[in-house]
Amino acid sequence: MHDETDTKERLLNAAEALFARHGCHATSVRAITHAAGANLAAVGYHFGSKEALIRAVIDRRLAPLNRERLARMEAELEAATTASRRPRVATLLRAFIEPTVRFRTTDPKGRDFIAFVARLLHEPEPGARDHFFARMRPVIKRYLPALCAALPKVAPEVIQWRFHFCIGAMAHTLFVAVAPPVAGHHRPTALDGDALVTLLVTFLTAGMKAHS
Amino acid sequence: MHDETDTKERLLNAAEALFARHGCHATSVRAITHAAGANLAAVGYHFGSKEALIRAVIDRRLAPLNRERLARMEAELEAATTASRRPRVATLLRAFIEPTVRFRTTDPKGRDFIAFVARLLHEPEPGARDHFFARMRPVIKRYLPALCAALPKVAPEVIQWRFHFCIGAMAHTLFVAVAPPVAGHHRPTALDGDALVTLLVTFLTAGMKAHS
DNA sequence: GTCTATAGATTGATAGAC
DNA sequence: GTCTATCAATCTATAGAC
Repeated sequence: MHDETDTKERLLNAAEALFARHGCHATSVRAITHAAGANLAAVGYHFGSKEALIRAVIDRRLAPLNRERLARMEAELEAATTASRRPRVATLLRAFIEPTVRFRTTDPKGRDFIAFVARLLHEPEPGARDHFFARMRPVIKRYLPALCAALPKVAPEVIQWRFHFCIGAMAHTLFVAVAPPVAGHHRPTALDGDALVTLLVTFLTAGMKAHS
Repeated sequence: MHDETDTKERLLNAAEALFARHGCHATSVRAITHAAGANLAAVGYHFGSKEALIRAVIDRRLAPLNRERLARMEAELEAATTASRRPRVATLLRAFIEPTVRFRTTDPKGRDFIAFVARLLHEPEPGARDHFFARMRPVIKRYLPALCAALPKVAPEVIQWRFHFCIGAMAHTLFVAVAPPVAGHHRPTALDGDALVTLLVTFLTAGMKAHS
Protein backbone atom coordinates (compact mmCIF):
# COMPACT_ATOMS: atom_id res chain seq x y z
CA MET A 1 0.00 0.00 0.00
CA HIS A 2 2.62 2.52 1.10
CA ASP A 3 5.02 3.54 -1.66
CA GLU A 4 8.53 4.65 -1.04
CA THR A 5 7.35 8.24 -1.31
CA ASP A 6 6.33 10.05 1.82
CA THR A 7 2.78 10.62 2.90
CA LYS A 8 2.65 14.25 1.88
CA GLU A 9 3.50 13.44 -1.71
CA ARG A 10 1.16 10.46 -1.82
CA LEU A 11 -1.62 12.78 -0.69
CA LEU A 12 -0.80 15.23 -3.48
CA ASN A 13 -0.84 12.47 -6.08
CA ALA A 14 -4.08 10.98 -4.87
CA ALA A 15 -5.77 14.38 -4.63
CA GLU A 16 -4.70 15.36 -8.12
CA ALA A 17 -6.04 12.16 -9.65
CA LEU A 18 -9.35 12.41 -7.81
CA PHE A 19 -9.81 16.13 -8.50
CA ALA A 20 -9.30 15.45 -12.18
CA ARG A 21 -11.78 12.63 -12.25
CA HIS A 22 -14.52 14.02 -10.03
CA GLY A 23 -13.81 17.69 -9.45
CA CYS A 24 -12.50 19.11 -6.23
CA HIS A 25 -15.86 19.76 -4.69
CA ALA A 26 -17.02 16.22 -5.29
CA THR A 27 -13.85 14.75 -3.80
CA SER A 28 -13.91 14.16 -0.07
CA VAL A 29 -10.95 14.22 2.23
CA ARG A 30 -11.83 10.67 3.10
CA ALA A 31 -11.53 9.57 -0.51
CA ILE A 32 -8.14 11.25 -0.82
CA THR A 33 -6.64 9.77 2.31
CA HIS A 34 -8.02 6.35 1.47
CA ALA A 35 -6.53 6.44 -2.05
CA ALA A 36 -3.21 7.59 -0.61
CA GLY A 37 -3.18 4.82 1.97
CA ALA A 38 -3.07 7.45 4.67
CA ASN A 39 -5.14 8.25 7.68
CA LEU A 40 -8.15 10.55 7.59
CA ALA A 41 -6.36 13.07 9.78
CA ALA A 42 -3.33 13.23 7.47
CA VAL A 43 -4.69 16.05 5.31
CA GLY A 44 -5.29 18.21 8.35
CA TYR A 45 -1.86 17.46 9.71
CA HIS A 46 0.17 17.99 6.52
CA PHE A 47 -1.75 20.81 4.87
CA GLY A 48 -4.04 22.31 7.48
CA SER A 49 -7.23 22.06 5.43
CA LYS A 50 -8.70 20.72 2.25
CA GLU A 51 -8.43 24.17 0.61
CA ALA A 52 -4.72 24.35 1.37
CA LEU A 53 -4.26 20.91 -0.15
CA ILE A 54 -5.94 22.10 -3.35
CA ARG A 55 -3.57 25.05 -3.54
CA ALA A 56 -0.61 22.75 -3.02
CA VAL A 57 -1.77 20.50 -5.86
CA ILE A 58 -1.91 23.53 -8.16
CA ASP A 59 1.47 24.92 -7.18
CA ARG A 60 3.43 21.72 -7.47
CA ARG A 61 2.78 21.47 -11.23
CA LEU A 62 2.18 25.06 -12.19
CA ALA A 63 5.42 26.51 -10.86
CA PRO A 64 7.81 24.55 -13.14
CA LEU A 65 5.36 24.90 -16.03
CA ASN A 66 5.33 28.69 -15.81
CA ARG A 67 9.08 28.79 -15.36
CA GLU A 68 9.49 27.00 -18.65
CA ARG A 69 6.94 29.24 -20.36
CA LEU A 70 8.78 32.36 -19.29
CA ALA A 71 12.20 30.99 -20.14
CA ARG A 72 11.14 30.06 -23.66
CA MET A 73 9.44 33.40 -24.16
CA GLU A 74 12.50 35.33 -23.00
CA ALA A 75 14.66 33.24 -25.31
CA GLU A 76 12.55 34.26 -28.30
CA LEU A 77 12.63 37.92 -27.26
CA GLU A 78 16.39 37.77 -26.98
CA ALA A 79 16.82 35.98 -30.30
CA ALA A 80 14.60 38.61 -31.92
CA THR A 81 16.60 41.45 -30.42
CA THR A 82 20.00 40.12 -31.51
CA ALA A 83 18.68 39.43 -35.00
CA SER A 84 17.02 42.85 -35.18
CA ARG A 85 13.66 41.36 -36.00
CA ARG A 86 10.28 41.24 -34.33
CA PRO A 87 9.49 38.27 -32.07
CA ARG A 88 7.45 35.65 -33.89
CA VAL A 89 3.83 35.11 -32.86
CA ALA A 90 3.96 31.41 -33.57
CA THR A 91 7.06 30.97 -31.44
CA LEU A 92 5.53 32.88 -28.53
CA LEU A 93 2.33 30.87 -28.67
CA ARG A 94 4.23 27.63 -28.89
CA ALA A 95 6.28 28.65 -25.87
CA PHE A 96 3.06 29.08 -23.96
CA ILE A 97 1.30 25.94 -25.12
CA GLU A 98 3.97 23.33 -25.67
CA PRO A 99 5.18 22.92 -22.08
CA THR A 100 1.68 21.89 -21.03
CA VAL A 101 1.22 19.39 -23.81
CA ARG A 102 4.66 17.91 -23.58
CA PHE A 103 4.14 17.65 -19.86
CA ARG A 104 0.93 15.76 -20.57
CA THR A 105 2.77 13.28 -22.76
CA THR A 106 5.81 12.80 -20.57
CA ASP A 107 4.33 12.42 -17.13
CA PRO A 108 1.33 10.11 -16.79
CA LYS A 109 0.24 12.32 -13.92
CA GLY A 110 0.23 15.28 -16.28
CA ARG A 111 -3.07 14.20 -17.76
CA ASP A 112 -4.77 14.51 -14.41
CA PHE A 113 -3.42 17.96 -13.84
CA ILE A 114 -4.63 19.21 -17.22
CA ALA A 115 -8.16 17.99 -16.68
CA PHE A 116 -8.09 19.58 -13.26
CA VAL A 117 -6.90 22.93 -14.60
CA ALA A 118 -9.41 23.07 -17.43
CA ARG A 119 -12.08 22.75 -14.83
CA LEU A 120 -10.40 25.22 -12.50
CA LEU A 121 -10.47 27.87 -15.19
CA HIS A 122 -14.24 28.09 -14.99
CA GLU A 123 -14.65 27.46 -11.32
CA PRO A 124 -17.42 29.78 -10.16
CA GLU A 125 -16.33 29.98 -6.56
CA PRO A 126 -13.34 32.02 -5.59
CA GLY A 127 -10.66 30.18 -3.66
CA ALA A 128 -9.01 27.66 -5.92
CA ARG A 129 -9.67 29.68 -9.06
CA ASP A 130 -8.33 32.90 -7.61
CA HIS A 131 -5.24 31.06 -6.47
CA PHE A 132 -4.72 29.66 -9.95
CA PHE A 133 -5.10 33.06 -11.60
CA ALA A 134 -2.78 34.64 -9.07
CA ARG A 135 -0.11 32.17 -10.20
CA MET A 136 -0.85 32.79 -13.88
CA ARG A 137 -0.96 36.58 -13.72
CA PRO A 138 2.81 37.23 -13.80
CA VAL A 139 3.12 35.02 -16.86
CA ILE A 140 0.27 36.69 -18.71
CA LYS A 141 1.53 40.13 -17.75
CA ARG A 142 4.80 39.38 -19.49
CA TYR A 143 3.32 37.63 -22.49
CA LEU A 144 1.04 40.52 -23.45
CA PRO A 145 3.84 43.05 -24.17
CA ALA A 146 5.73 40.38 -26.08
CA LEU A 147 2.69 39.72 -28.25
CA CYS A 148 2.21 43.44 -28.77
CA ALA A 149 5.79 43.69 -29.97
CA ALA A 150 5.18 40.82 -32.34
CA LEU A 151 1.96 42.38 -33.68
CA PRO A 152 2.52 46.13 -33.99
CA LYS A 153 -0.49 46.55 -36.28
CA VAL A 154 -3.00 45.01 -33.87
CA ALA A 155 -4.37 47.20 -31.09
CA PRO A 156 -3.28 46.14 -27.58
CA GLU A 157 -6.88 45.78 -26.36
CA VAL A 158 -7.58 43.47 -29.28
CA ILE A 159 -4.48 41.47 -28.42
CA GLN A 160 -5.71 41.09 -24.85
CA TRP A 161 -8.99 39.63 -25.99
CA ARG A 162 -7.32 37.43 -28.54
CA PHE A 163 -5.00 36.03 -25.92
CA HIS A 164 -8.12 35.09 -23.98
CA PHE A 165 -9.34 33.28 -27.07
CA CYS A 166 -6.05 31.38 -27.18
CA ILE A 167 -6.26 30.36 -23.55
CA GLY A 168 -9.85 29.17 -23.95
CA ALA A 169 -9.08 27.19 -27.08
CA MET A 170 -6.03 25.62 -25.50
CA ALA A 171 -7.74 24.66 -22.25
CA HIS A 172 -10.75 23.14 -23.94
CA THR A 173 -8.67 21.28 -26.48
CA LEU A 174 -6.36 19.75 -23.93
CA PHE A 175 -9.35 18.79 -21.84
CA VAL A 176 -11.05 17.09 -24.77
CA ALA A 177 -7.83 15.38 -25.82
CA VAL A 178 -7.14 14.18 -22.30
CA ALA A 179 -10.57 13.24 -20.96
CA PRO A 180 -12.13 10.73 -23.33
CA PRO A 181 -15.03 9.66 -21.11
CA VAL A 182 -17.54 11.77 -23.01
CA ALA A 183 -20.14 9.18 -23.96
CA GLY A 184 -20.56 9.12 -27.72
CA HIS A 185 -18.92 12.47 -28.19
CA HIS A 186 -17.65 13.27 -31.67
CA ARG A 187 -14.00 13.45 -30.71
CA PRO A 188 -11.81 13.79 -33.74
CA THR A 189 -9.04 11.39 -34.55
CA ALA A 190 -6.53 10.94 -31.76
CA LEU A 191 -3.34 12.87 -32.17
CA ASP A 192 0.03 12.76 -30.52
CA GLY A 193 1.01 15.80 -28.53
CA ASP A 194 3.27 17.33 -31.16
CA ALA A 195 0.63 17.22 -33.87
CA LEU A 196 -1.90 18.74 -31.53
CA VAL A 197 0.40 21.61 -30.62
CA THR A 198 1.13 22.34 -34.25
CA LEU A 199 -2.55 22.29 -35.10
CA LEU A 200 -3.29 24.69 -32.27
CA VAL A 201 -0.39 27.01 -33.00
CA THR A 202 -1.31 27.25 -36.68
CA PHE A 203 -4.89 28.10 -35.87
CA LEU A 204 -4.13 30.58 -33.11
CA THR A 205 -1.32 32.32 -34.98
CA ALA A 206 -3.64 33.00 -37.91
CA GLY A 207 -6.24 34.32 -35.50
CA MET A 208 -3.79 36.56 -33.69
CA LYS A 209 -2.58 38.03 -36.97
CA ALA A 210 -6.04 38.62 -38.45
CA HIS A 211 -6.60 42.20 -39.53
CA SER A 212 -9.91 43.44 -38.21
CA MET B 1 -41.75 36.70 -1.90
CA HIS B 2 -43.76 34.70 -4.41
CA ASP B 3 -43.73 36.17 -7.88
CA GLU B 4 -46.57 35.83 -10.29
CA THR B 5 -44.75 32.90 -11.87
CA ASP B 6 -45.46 29.41 -10.65
CA THR B 7 -43.24 27.45 -8.36
CA LYS B 8 -41.73 25.27 -11.05
CA GLU B 9 -40.40 28.23 -12.98
CA ARG B 10 -39.20 29.99 -9.86
CA LEU B 11 -37.23 26.88 -9.02
CA LEU B 12 -35.64 26.87 -12.47
CA ASN B 13 -34.67 30.53 -12.16
CA ALA B 14 -33.25 30.14 -8.69
CA ALA B 15 -31.34 26.99 -9.63
CA GLU B 16 -29.86 28.61 -12.72
CA ALA B 17 -28.63 31.63 -10.78
CA LEU B 18 -27.14 29.54 -8.00
CA PHE B 19 -25.54 27.01 -10.35
CA ALA B 20 -23.87 29.88 -12.18
CA ARG B 21 -22.58 31.46 -9.01
CA HIS B 22 -21.49 28.41 -7.05
CA GLY B 23 -21.53 25.45 -9.42
CA CYS B 24 -24.12 22.72 -9.37
CA HIS B 25 -22.30 20.48 -6.99
CA ALA B 26 -21.88 23.25 -4.44
CA THR B 27 -25.54 24.26 -4.64
CA SER B 28 -27.86 22.43 -2.28
CA VAL B 29 -31.51 21.75 -2.85
CA ARG B 30 -32.11 23.74 0.30
CA ALA B 31 -30.43 26.81 -1.15
CA ILE B 32 -32.49 26.52 -4.33
CA THR B 33 -35.85 26.13 -2.65
CA HIS B 34 -35.04 28.90 -0.20
CA ALA B 35 -34.07 31.32 -2.98
CA ALA B 36 -37.23 30.41 -4.88
CA GLY B 37 -39.42 30.97 -1.86
CA ALA B 38 -40.52 27.37 -2.08
CA ASN B 39 -40.50 24.44 0.28
CA LEU B 40 -37.62 22.02 0.61
CA ALA B 41 -39.74 19.24 -0.84
CA ALA B 42 -40.67 21.22 -3.95
CA VAL B 43 -37.73 20.03 -6.04
CA GLY B 44 -38.61 16.42 -5.39
CA TYR B 45 -42.22 17.03 -6.24
CA HIS B 46 -41.76 19.04 -9.43
CA PHE B 47 -38.67 17.41 -10.90
CA GLY B 48 -38.13 14.14 -9.08
CA SER B 49 -34.51 14.77 -8.12
CA LYS B 50 -31.76 17.33 -8.15
CA GLU B 51 -30.21 15.75 -11.24
CA ALA B 52 -33.47 16.06 -13.14
CA LEU B 53 -33.68 19.70 -12.14
CA ILE B 54 -30.20 20.30 -13.56
CA ARG B 55 -31.25 18.74 -16.85
CA ALA B 56 -34.36 20.92 -16.93
CA VAL B 57 -32.27 24.05 -16.37
CA ILE B 58 -30.10 23.09 -19.34
CA ASP B 59 -32.95 22.24 -21.67
CA ARG B 60 -35.01 25.35 -21.06
CA ARG B 61 -32.33 27.64 -22.50
CA LEU B 62 -30.46 25.33 -24.84
CA ALA B 63 -33.41 24.20 -26.95
CA PRO B 64 -34.34 27.64 -28.37
CA LEU B 65 -30.65 28.52 -28.66
CA ASN B 66 -29.88 25.52 -30.81
CA ARG B 67 -33.01 26.04 -32.89
CA GLU B 68 -31.76 29.50 -33.78
CA ARG B 69 -28.26 28.23 -34.51
CA LEU B 70 -29.57 25.65 -36.94
CA ALA B 71 -32.02 28.02 -38.60
CA ARG B 72 -29.33 30.61 -39.26
CA MET B 73 -26.92 27.97 -40.52
CA GLU B 74 -29.50 26.53 -42.92
CA ALA B 75 -30.30 30.03 -44.15
CA GLU B 76 -26.65 30.56 -45.08
CA LEU B 77 -26.46 27.18 -46.80
CA GLU B 78 -29.55 28.01 -48.81
CA ALA B 79 -28.33 31.48 -49.72
CA ALA B 80 -25.05 29.96 -50.85
CA THR B 81 -26.80 27.38 -52.98
CA THR B 82 -29.08 29.82 -54.77
CA ALA B 83 -26.15 32.17 -55.40
CA SER B 84 -23.97 29.29 -56.58
CA ARG B 85 -21.24 30.10 -54.11
CA ARG B 86 -19.68 28.41 -51.14
CA PRO B 87 -21.11 29.07 -47.68
CA ARG B 88 -19.09 31.69 -45.82
CA VAL B 89 -17.06 30.61 -42.82
CA ALA B 90 -17.60 33.90 -41.01
CA THR B 91 -21.36 33.67 -41.45
CA LEU B 92 -21.47 30.10 -40.18
CA LEU B 93 -19.39 30.93 -37.13
CA ARG B 94 -21.47 33.99 -36.41
CA ALA B 95 -24.62 31.88 -36.67
CA PHE B 96 -23.17 29.60 -34.00
CA ILE B 97 -21.88 32.28 -31.66
CA GLU B 98 -24.21 35.22 -31.94
CA PRO B 99 -27.38 33.65 -30.53
CA THR B 100 -25.57 32.96 -27.26
CA VAL B 101 -24.15 36.43 -26.92
CA ARG B 102 -27.30 38.22 -27.98
CA PHE B 103 -29.16 36.04 -25.54
CA ARG B 104 -26.74 37.14 -22.84
CA THR B 105 -27.44 40.79 -23.58
CA THR B 106 -31.19 40.51 -23.94
CA ASP B 107 -32.13 38.38 -20.99
CA PRO B 108 -30.57 39.25 -17.65
CA LYS B 109 -30.91 35.58 -16.81
CA GLY B 110 -28.84 34.76 -19.87
CA ARG B 111 -25.66 35.69 -18.05
CA ASP B 112 -26.27 33.04 -15.45
CA PHE B 113 -26.84 30.38 -18.06
CA ILE B 114 -23.61 31.18 -19.87
CA ALA B 115 -21.50 30.95 -16.73
CA PHE B 116 -23.24 27.67 -15.97
CA VAL B 117 -22.57 26.21 -19.40
CA ALA B 118 -18.91 27.26 -19.50
CA ARG B 119 -18.50 25.26 -16.34
CA LEU B 120 -20.59 22.38 -17.62
CA LEU B 121 -18.31 21.99 -20.61
CA HIS B 122 -15.46 20.79 -18.40
CA GLU B 123 -17.48 18.95 -15.82
CA PRO B 124 -15.49 15.82 -15.00
CA GLU B 125 -18.43 13.75 -13.86
CA PRO B 126 -20.85 12.37 -16.38
CA GLY B 127 -24.48 13.21 -15.82
CA ALA B 128 -25.02 16.89 -16.44
CA ARG B 129 -22.18 17.11 -18.94
CA ASP B 130 -23.32 14.10 -20.91
CA HIS B 131 -26.81 15.55 -21.04
CA PHE B 132 -25.45 18.84 -22.34
CA PHE B 133 -23.38 17.17 -25.04
CA ALA B 134 -26.31 14.99 -26.05
CA ARG B 135 -28.25 18.20 -26.74
CA MET B 136 -25.34 19.75 -28.62
CA ARG B 137 -24.47 16.76 -30.76
CA PRO B 138 -27.15 17.21 -33.45
CA VAL B 139 -26.07 20.82 -33.90
CA ILE B 140 -22.39 19.98 -34.20
CA LYS B 141 -23.13 17.09 -36.53
CA ARG B 142 -24.78 19.51 -38.93
CA TYR B 143 -22.23 22.28 -38.56
CA LEU B 144 -19.25 20.14 -39.49
CA PRO B 145 -20.36 19.32 -43.05
CA ALA B 146 -21.31 22.96 -43.56
CA LEU B 147 -17.83 24.05 -42.49
CA CYS B 148 -16.28 21.43 -44.74
CA ALA B 149 -18.27 22.82 -47.66
CA ALA B 150 -17.04 26.29 -46.79
CA LEU B 151 -13.43 25.15 -46.53
CA PRO B 152 -12.78 22.64 -49.30
CA LYS B 153 -9.01 22.99 -48.98
CA VAL B 154 -8.87 22.09 -45.29
CA ALA B 155 -8.95 18.42 -44.32
CA PRO B 156 -12.14 17.35 -42.47
CA GLU B 157 -10.20 16.03 -39.46
CA VAL B 158 -8.47 19.38 -39.18
CA ILE B 159 -11.82 21.14 -39.37
CA GLN B 160 -13.10 18.97 -36.53
CA TRP B 161 -10.23 19.97 -34.30
CA ARG B 162 -10.51 23.59 -35.31
CA PHE B 163 -14.18 23.60 -34.44
CA HIS B 164 -13.17 22.41 -30.99
CA PHE B 165 -10.81 25.36 -30.78
CA CYS B 166 -13.73 27.64 -31.66
CA ILE B 167 -15.97 26.18 -28.99
CA GLY B 168 -13.27 26.47 -26.36
CA ALA B 169 -12.46 30.06 -27.25
CA MET B 170 -16.13 31.00 -27.28
CA ALA B 171 -16.96 29.36 -23.98
CA HIS B 172 -14.00 30.82 -22.15
CA THR B 173 -14.53 34.27 -23.60
CA LEU B 174 -18.18 34.41 -22.70
CA PHE B 175 -17.35 33.18 -19.23
CA VAL B 176 -14.70 35.84 -18.74
CA ALA B 177 -16.95 38.54 -20.15
CA VAL B 178 -19.85 37.46 -17.98
CA ALA B 179 -18.23 36.52 -14.69
CA PRO B 180 -16.23 39.51 -13.45
CA PRO B 181 -15.63 38.27 -9.92
CA VAL B 182 -12.07 37.19 -10.68
CA ALA B 183 -10.15 39.13 -8.07
CA GLY B 184 -7.60 41.34 -9.76
CA HIS B 185 -7.77 39.49 -13.05
CA HIS B 186 -6.46 41.32 -16.08
CA ARG B 187 -9.79 41.48 -17.87
CA PRO B 188 -9.58 43.60 -20.99
CA THR B 189 -11.80 46.57 -21.60
CA ALA B 190 -15.49 45.82 -21.37
CA LEU B 191 -17.23 45.36 -24.66
CA ASP B 192 -20.84 45.23 -25.72
CA GLY B 193 -22.04 41.95 -27.11
CA ASP B 194 -21.84 42.93 -30.76
CA ALA B 195 -18.23 44.05 -30.56
CA LEU B 196 -17.31 40.87 -28.75
CA VAL B 197 -18.94 38.68 -31.38
CA THR B 198 -17.17 40.50 -34.17
CA LEU B 199 -13.85 40.19 -32.39
CA LEU B 200 -14.39 36.47 -31.92
CA VAL B 201 -15.63 35.84 -35.45
CA THR B 202 -12.69 37.68 -36.99
CA PHE B 203 -10.22 35.68 -34.93
CA LEU B 204 -11.85 32.32 -35.45
CA THR B 205 -12.49 32.80 -39.15
CA ALA B 206 -8.82 33.51 -39.74
CA GLY B 207 -7.95 30.43 -37.71
CA MET B 208 -10.37 28.19 -39.59
CA LYS B 209 -8.98 29.35 -42.93
CA ALA B 210 -5.32 28.99 -41.99
CA HIS B 211 -3.38 26.80 -44.40
CA SER B 212 -1.35 24.28 -42.51
C1' DG C 1 -49.55 21.26 -4.32
C1' DT C 2 -47.52 22.62 -0.13
C1' DC C 3 -45.77 21.78 4.14
C1' DT C 4 -43.27 19.55 8.52
C1' DA C 5 -40.45 16.19 10.15
C1' DT C 6 -37.09 13.09 9.77
C1' DA C 7 -34.43 9.25 8.05
C1' DG C 8 -29.91 7.89 6.61
C1' DA C 9 -25.71 8.96 4.83
C1' DT C 10 -21.65 11.91 4.35
C1' DT C 11 -19.08 15.89 5.06
C1' DG C 12 -14.54 18.74 7.05
C1' DA C 13 -12.21 19.30 11.12
C1' DT C 14 -10.11 18.10 15.49
C1' DA C 15 -9.06 16.27 20.28
C1' DG C 16 -6.17 13.20 22.42
C1' DA C 17 -3.83 8.50 22.93
C1' DC C 18 0.30 6.34 21.21
C1' DG D 1 3.69 11.51 12.47
C1' DT D 2 0.02 8.34 12.74
C1' DC D 3 -4.02 6.65 14.52
C1' DT D 4 -9.06 6.21 16.64
C1' DA D 5 -13.04 8.31 17.81
C1' DT D 6 -16.17 11.66 17.46
C1' DC D 7 -18.45 16.26 16.80
C1' DA D 8 -21.40 19.30 14.59
C1' DA D 9 -23.04 20.48 10.29
C1' DT D 10 -24.59 19.37 6.02
C1' DC D 11 -26.64 16.76 2.39
C1' DT D 12 -30.65 14.33 -0.70
C1' DA D 13 -34.70 12.11 -0.51
C1' DT D 14 -39.13 10.84 1.28
C1' DA D 15 -43.18 9.72 4.29
C1' DG D 16 -47.36 11.54 5.65
C1' DA D 17 -50.45 15.42 7.50
C1' DC D 18 -53.07 19.19 5.59
